[in-house]
Amino acid sequence: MKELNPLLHSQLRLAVISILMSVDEADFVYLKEKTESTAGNLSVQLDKLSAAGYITVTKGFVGKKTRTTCKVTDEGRKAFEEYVETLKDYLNL
Amino acid sequence: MKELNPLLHSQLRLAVISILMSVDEADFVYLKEKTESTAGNLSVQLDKLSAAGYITVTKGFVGKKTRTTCKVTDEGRKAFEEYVETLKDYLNL
DNA sequence: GATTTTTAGTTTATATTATAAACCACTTTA
DNA sequence: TAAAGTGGTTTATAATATAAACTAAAAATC
Repeated sequence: MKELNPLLHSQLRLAVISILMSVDEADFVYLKEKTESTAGNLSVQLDKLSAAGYITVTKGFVGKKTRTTCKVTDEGRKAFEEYVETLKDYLNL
Repeated sequence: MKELNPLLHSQLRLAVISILMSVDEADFVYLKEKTESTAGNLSVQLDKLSAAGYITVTKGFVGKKTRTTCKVTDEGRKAFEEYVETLKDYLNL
């Protein structure tokens, strides 16, 4: 049985990547609402995904307000797809 | 996004349940080999699954040697199937 | 037949991880 | 201009996974 990528095998990080796979770009506030996570937890998990090179995190402005935008990278897509394939074995799919 | 049952969202426990779903009965040694886990880790995780009512653990003998046999319960099957359904949303399946 | 090795585990200590609480800077509103 | 809200980050704590150390009995070896 192959190992499940531990970076993706985490509820919140998986939810984030999952959203980013279908939406291509999402900001911090949107991710927070969609995942129903606390800001602190989300911030930490985004850092980890970013450090792994699975997403990019860009800080910008909308008017005077800051806006943190996240995008999944090619590496992130690849990792997610591999994770899904591995998981299928576990789920007997 | 629904919560992923944390008892099942663990690599080793998921592997164990997954095996038990397809094999209906398996002993400690077999599970240990199949999952490539250490005995200690497996023992702890079997306890948790058992405490949750997801598997039954029966100790018996084969000749003079002890044999610990595990079986998934109906509750375990149900929990696994729910977990799979929830996970499908995350995986976009 | 005593001693070492192996088997089949359990218990306990430790490392890792997830999570939330506390905090910070800036903006808007009263 | 003080109070409240927004958009986060940092840090402390709780939970979890994992392996190391241990136990008891059986099998093999001397």
